[in-house]
Amino acid sequence: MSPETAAGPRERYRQQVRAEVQERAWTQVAEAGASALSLKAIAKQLGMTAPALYRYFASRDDLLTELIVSAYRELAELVEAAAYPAGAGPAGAGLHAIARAVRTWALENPHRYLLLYGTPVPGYSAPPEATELAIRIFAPVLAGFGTTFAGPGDASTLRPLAFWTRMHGVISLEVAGHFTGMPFDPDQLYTSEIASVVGDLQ
Amino acid sequence: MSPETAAGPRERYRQQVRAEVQERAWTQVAEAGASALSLKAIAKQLGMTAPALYRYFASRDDLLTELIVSAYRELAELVEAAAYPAGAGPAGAGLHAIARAVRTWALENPHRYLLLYGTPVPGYSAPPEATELAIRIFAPVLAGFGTTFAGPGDASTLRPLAFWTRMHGVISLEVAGHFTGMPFDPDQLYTSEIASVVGDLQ
DNA sequence: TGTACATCAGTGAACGCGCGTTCACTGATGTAC
DNA sequence: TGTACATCAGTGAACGCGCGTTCACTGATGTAC
Repeated sequence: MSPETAAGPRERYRQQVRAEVQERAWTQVAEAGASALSLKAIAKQLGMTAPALYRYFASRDDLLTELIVSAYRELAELVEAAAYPAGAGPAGAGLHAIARAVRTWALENPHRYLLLYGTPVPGYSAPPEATELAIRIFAPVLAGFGTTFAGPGDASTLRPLAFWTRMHGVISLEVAGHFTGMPFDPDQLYTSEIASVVGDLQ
Repeated sequence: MSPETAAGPRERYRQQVRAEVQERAWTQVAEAGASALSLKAIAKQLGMTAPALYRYFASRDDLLTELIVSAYRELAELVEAAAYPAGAGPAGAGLHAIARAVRTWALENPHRYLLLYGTPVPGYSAPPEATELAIRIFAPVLAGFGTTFAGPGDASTLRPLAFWTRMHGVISLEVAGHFTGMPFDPDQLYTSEIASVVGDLQ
């Protein structure tokens, strides 16, 4: 038995309610944006009163933080799984896999993606853990290009950064709806952009 | 005398109040985000009561629409001015000028930029005029590459699109603060990215 | 130049609504003997 | 197995706050004769 399943029924119930609250919270973020995230509304949807939620989350911002951190974590695990399929070889193919994994995730979870990489939530500052996860997500890209951060002016980091910005350039405009009605295939553009920066590496 | 200056004092006062309201509105968008845009708060800042603002704007969303459209218009004029300096020659140099103009504008007006290209304001749908302006902004880029929209699968639009997405990839991550603390120079990355797609065109 | 009238900016009260958060409390559930 | 106790989820009332929008109204400004 893992520690989770070994926990008492009270603790298990706790985790279940927490999960339900977060699920509703995501729906809210999707429908009305992160700044409209409301504990009272979530409580109502769950058939509870608002003060009850304070047993599970210290505050509204605390809940938002958990959403952000869990989205980062989800993406980090996704990227790592794509980059290192079974402890396999390092560079090259991993980058294409990362690119595909990130775009698929972003299109399936546009609001998760926008919460992480879109307009910052005003008045909210991300916890250090979020920054650490952002770095962790980028690490496999650096590794894929066989480099590390060396310092300003280091030209070897330019390509991993370009990989990252080309990826986000296509994805963010697509997810924000700026391609709707335009006569071209975003997927083709994305593939071509990724190939242009990974290119002769493999 | 232009028609504007020929208008009566009442109309001139009207335009001045409208401009003041919009100015405060931009400050609000910057400080608390577009979804926190509040007529009551603006009225208070201006030393007026909220109902007075309904003489100038039909509703809150109407004001937001004017902000968005005016930002698009500002950017459109900027891009056109960069692309066609004095009715000069067509391609090549114009693209670098566009890229520089857009980035400068975005860094000087991060909230205007994010309002146009960041996370869509939930529950708000842009008017047709905004879409028209977005197309108008992109037109000089197409012209710079000597192409037009021909239809899906037309490979000739891939480069202008790549120009656009590489531009936004760097700018949007930079403006959203995702580069802070990272040991590299975004300007260098941007220049390199633009060169990579304009490249041998000139 | 003077008067009567129309226009319109702005007020103040009110509507119904939603928010985060606190507090004292009830009542069910789990735990220790 | 049974009882006493501790734990803790959830309630209901209340706090002070802000929102968009409407309405009837006052009073200043501009306009026409």
